[in-house]
Amino acid sequence: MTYSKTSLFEKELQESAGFFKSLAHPARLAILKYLANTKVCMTGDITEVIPLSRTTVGQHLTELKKLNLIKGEIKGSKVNYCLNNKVFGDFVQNSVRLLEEINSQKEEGIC
Amino acid sequence: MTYSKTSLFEKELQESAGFFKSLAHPARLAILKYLANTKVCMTGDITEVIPLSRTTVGQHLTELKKLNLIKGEIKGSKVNYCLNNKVFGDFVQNSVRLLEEINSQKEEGIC
DNA sequence: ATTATTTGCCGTAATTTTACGACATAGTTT
DNA sequence: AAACTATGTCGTAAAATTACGGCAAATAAT
Repeated sequence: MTYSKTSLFEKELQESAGFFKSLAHPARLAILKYLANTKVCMTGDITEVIPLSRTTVGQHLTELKKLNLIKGEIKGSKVNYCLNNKVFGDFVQNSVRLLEEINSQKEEGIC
Repeated sequence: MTYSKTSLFEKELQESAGFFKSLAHPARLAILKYLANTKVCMTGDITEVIPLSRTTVGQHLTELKKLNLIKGEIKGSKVNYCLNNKVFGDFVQNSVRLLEEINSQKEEGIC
């Protein structure tokens, strides 16, 4: 096939779509929620809270790292993770603006 | 393999993840934006604005219909689509609340 | 030094998503 | 009736996602 025509759309839509994609799995939302509460933790801690294997959790972490939503700091043989508030906040701001823009149409459609 | 462990997570996370998934493609965001502006239009109109084939646009519409984010009304041989403000608004409200909850942690993490 | 812990990397497999063409069908026009 | 328009449905194929297990490497503990 041809594939991935996402690049044909406006940059704003591409970025928001990418952000939403990273939020499109309950495991990743659970990870973000957990990190928001615990401030810092290592991969193992996260694995204990998420009902998935270590490998799969690691994959979801990679997905979140791809957009810099989380930060990781190597500490000996462990890795400490935490939310990247700046990046996450910016994404939230832009994406919520888009959603509110769509949602601002108050009057009901004809159908 | 085993597959789809999304059901192991809290309902709230499942629902928000589902909503984000439906927003995870620029084409679908473009469709929603278009519908918000034009109030009503038929599939053909959308296809002209989206750089994808009619079949693919139809598939994205089906994806949006799955969560009732849009409504379709048959009018002769045409189908008029419009946003389902009620459903869309509820999803936005719940999901934005979740994002704000994660984002509310103002102090920077340790790493 | 040996063992345990923590993580990284690789491979694999099922499932889902993305994308399209081809054909069918139901109205609309002429 | 014939031609056109709008949409639905089916099949297919590539690519991405989801989910694991296995093994290696590096640090920490005994």
